[in-house]
Amino acid sequence: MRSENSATGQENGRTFIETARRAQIMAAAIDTIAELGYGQASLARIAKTAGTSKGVILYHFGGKDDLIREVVSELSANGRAYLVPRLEAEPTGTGMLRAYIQANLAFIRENRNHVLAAVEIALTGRSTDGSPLYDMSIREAGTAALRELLAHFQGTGEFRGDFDPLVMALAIRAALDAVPARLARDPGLDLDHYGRELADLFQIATSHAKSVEET
Amino acid sequence: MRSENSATGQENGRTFIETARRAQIMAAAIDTIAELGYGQASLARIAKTAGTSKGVILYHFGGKDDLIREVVSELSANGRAYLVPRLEAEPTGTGMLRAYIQANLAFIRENRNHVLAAVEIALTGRSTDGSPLYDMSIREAGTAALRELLAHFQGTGEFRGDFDPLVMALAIRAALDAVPARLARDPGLDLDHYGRELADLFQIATSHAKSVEET
Amino acid sequence: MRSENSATGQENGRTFIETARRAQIMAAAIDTIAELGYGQASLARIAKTAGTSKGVILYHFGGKDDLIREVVSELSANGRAYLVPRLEAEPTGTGMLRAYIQANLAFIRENRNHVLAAVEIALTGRSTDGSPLYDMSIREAGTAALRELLAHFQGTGEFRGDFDPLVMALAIRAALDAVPARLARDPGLDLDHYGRELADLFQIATSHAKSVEET
Amino acid sequence: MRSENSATGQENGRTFIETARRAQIMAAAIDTIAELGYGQASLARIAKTAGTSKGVILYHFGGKDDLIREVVSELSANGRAYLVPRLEAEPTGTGMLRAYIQANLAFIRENRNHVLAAVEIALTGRSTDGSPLYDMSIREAGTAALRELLAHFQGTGEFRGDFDPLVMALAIRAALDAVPARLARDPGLDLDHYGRELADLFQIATSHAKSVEET
DNA sequence: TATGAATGAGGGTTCATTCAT
DNA sequence: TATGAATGAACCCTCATTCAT
Repeated sequence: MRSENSATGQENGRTFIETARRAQIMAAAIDTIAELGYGQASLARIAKTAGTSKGVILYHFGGKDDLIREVVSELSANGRAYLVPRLEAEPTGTGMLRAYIQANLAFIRENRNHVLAAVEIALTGRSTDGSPLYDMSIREAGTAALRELLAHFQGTGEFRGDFDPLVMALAIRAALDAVPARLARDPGLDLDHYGRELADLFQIATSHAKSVEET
Repeated sequence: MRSENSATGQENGRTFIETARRAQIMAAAIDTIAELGYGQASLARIAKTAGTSKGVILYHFGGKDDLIREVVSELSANGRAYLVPRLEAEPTGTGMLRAYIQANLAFIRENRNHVLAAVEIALTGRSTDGSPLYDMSIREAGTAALRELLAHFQGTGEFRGDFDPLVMALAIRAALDAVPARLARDPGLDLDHYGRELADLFQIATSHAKSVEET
Repeated sequence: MRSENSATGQENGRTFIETARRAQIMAAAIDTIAELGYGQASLARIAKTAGTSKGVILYHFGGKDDLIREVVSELSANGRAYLVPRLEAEPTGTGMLRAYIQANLAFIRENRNHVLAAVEIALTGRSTDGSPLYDMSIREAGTAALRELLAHFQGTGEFRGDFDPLVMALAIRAALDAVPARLARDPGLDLDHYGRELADLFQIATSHAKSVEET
Repeated sequence: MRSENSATGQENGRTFIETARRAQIMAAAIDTIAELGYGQASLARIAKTAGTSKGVILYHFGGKDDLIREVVSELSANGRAYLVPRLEAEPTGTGMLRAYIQANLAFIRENRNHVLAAVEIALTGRSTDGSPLYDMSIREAGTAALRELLAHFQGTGEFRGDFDPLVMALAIRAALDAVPARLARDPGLDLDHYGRELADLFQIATSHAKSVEET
């Protein structure tokens, strides 16, 4: 069975060269935003980082907003692809929770600039009309999924039943979301230690057991 | 004995009218930033919200940066004034921790837009030269102080000794700092419930006792 | 015979205090312009130097332009008052020429800032509509008077008859007018030496005698 | 072998159209400054003269300062290119001096507005930070070079040895520098006559000979 | 596909001036 | 007389975007 687009080898109607250009531009956008912040990341600067001109960017992406949205959605897809299999491999609630926290931190470490850029965008990126550029539903979905997991293991009895799984999910996500900014300020932050401590913290907070060792 | 400045009734060298205008402008800035984000909060927009012109703002404040800094420092002063006595009233670690969390949330509820604006500024406000407008040391100081409190009660034996007080402090602050943004998206958020849950969560995470009731 | 205005002791309808204020403001304007240049000498800066507010200046002078014009015309009056008697004391052309050059330089030395300010104004001061603030006729009159003097001593036969007295006058004035700017850049300039050399130069250029000593 | 940039016909990395636009804008700037003075020559006015918009100017030049500097440096290059060969053609001091004066005046006549603009800039152009836009060393260098020439012919014995060559150079330059302003006020000024008179004046002042005819 | 050129709105800021007190 | 307050125009500049090539 042949590809729909055997000439280009792409299936989304994009040429090789186009795909490459887009990737190159997105990478430039990510690095620029991560380094200078969203506010200073003008098209001109991104173009300079990419080694091209503003025109090229606007040609490949409809406008700045589209480029930004693409950056975000790519990261969110990558993140999900990274996270999901690692969670599905864990049968127990405690294991899942530790995996969730540590996979998140691992992903952050491996995608520093991209995550940093996404955080910048999430926090400050707005369209000209003031509407957020970052689709908050992405984050909401993530939090909701985590809440479901927590609630599930409350149902199985592995987790305490007397905490609100939504609040717990929010607290966990908050602790994780705070990392990129802190990492930006303090590049020497020990993510392993941070992850272990965080995992212990929330394990104790969710489990019946008194201490981590008891589990 | 009368005030030295009975004519104006002010003692900081400001006229009544000046003080009023400054307050009015700062309020407009806070509301504008809270609503549209820092990036969209141009002097023109703030002036429009305040019902004046850019010129007036620049007359009363040296420049945009000054206005922003004033907003931040006022909030930080108010926040400290609110928080400190409520903490000092608590002798036990557990009490202090609950007070810390709930006082923070109460302050957020009572100063919604102001806190929201400050968060926006902290996260995205940069001067023309790229330097942050928000004195990060304010937040660092807050986190450090919380860390000290936690460490103190680890020393007394009331708290578990086997958690890193810095990571714990960061997690607590992260959970609290996430509130304003969430509140903005979901104005119906039940802060009391959130506060109680959060307090329980971190009480369990820090104490020897297994459940909240046991304490 | 009593003064017309015995109450104030002034004859131009100005109060003591008003006269004092005007002098104070003009002094501030002169110093500010001399130090920072006309372009940087805003009303606010002048007011700050004077220790008052912009309003006061505008109250005492109709507007900025009026203040500037006053500064210029005061200097020109002072200059004339300084120069004329020193010229009238000289019977010979050569003596007059030396006196002219050296009196000019002496006046510049004794009124550095004022002269500097006037030069700044003459060169760069323009009204909003682009028209010069400096009444060029003042300078023209000075040059014309010098030309007359030169022509007069051509008539008496003391000076060579074969130079254009206007061009000579222009050259002399140019050499003198260049001094303030140079003085500003190089405060250590030896005005005595400069004056002597200049006097020699133009003495030779105007006289029949070949060298200065021959006269 | 063809030019590397045969497509544009330019070798400095500029397009035809860019070169043309730059020239057009610089011409507009020159005319505007010459007419209204530096202070009134805002980008808007220059753009209006050029028949474009501020944006275009800022697109082709990095900013106003760049434009101004370009105008100055172009003139200074042109001036030197005009002057130097005319001086080198003269073996004698007297010839050189006359050539210097008359070439300067000829250049002024042929580049009226440009010279006028440069003088305006030199006298009043300052950057936002207060630093002069005009590199004074250009003028200093010119004066110093003239001084060297004068001193040289003092050494050969052609010129009187008892004048200070620096003061003489300053006087010559002052007489020349005064021309553009005067020309602006009196467009009918006879530059040939002025040049001849000036040359005579300084020839007499520098030479041993008593009169011009004797040389 | 890609680029250089141009555009126009909006950014913060300075400034002389007006006005009420 | 004097001041603080306010005004509004003008300033230089940045930016995302459009357009012709």
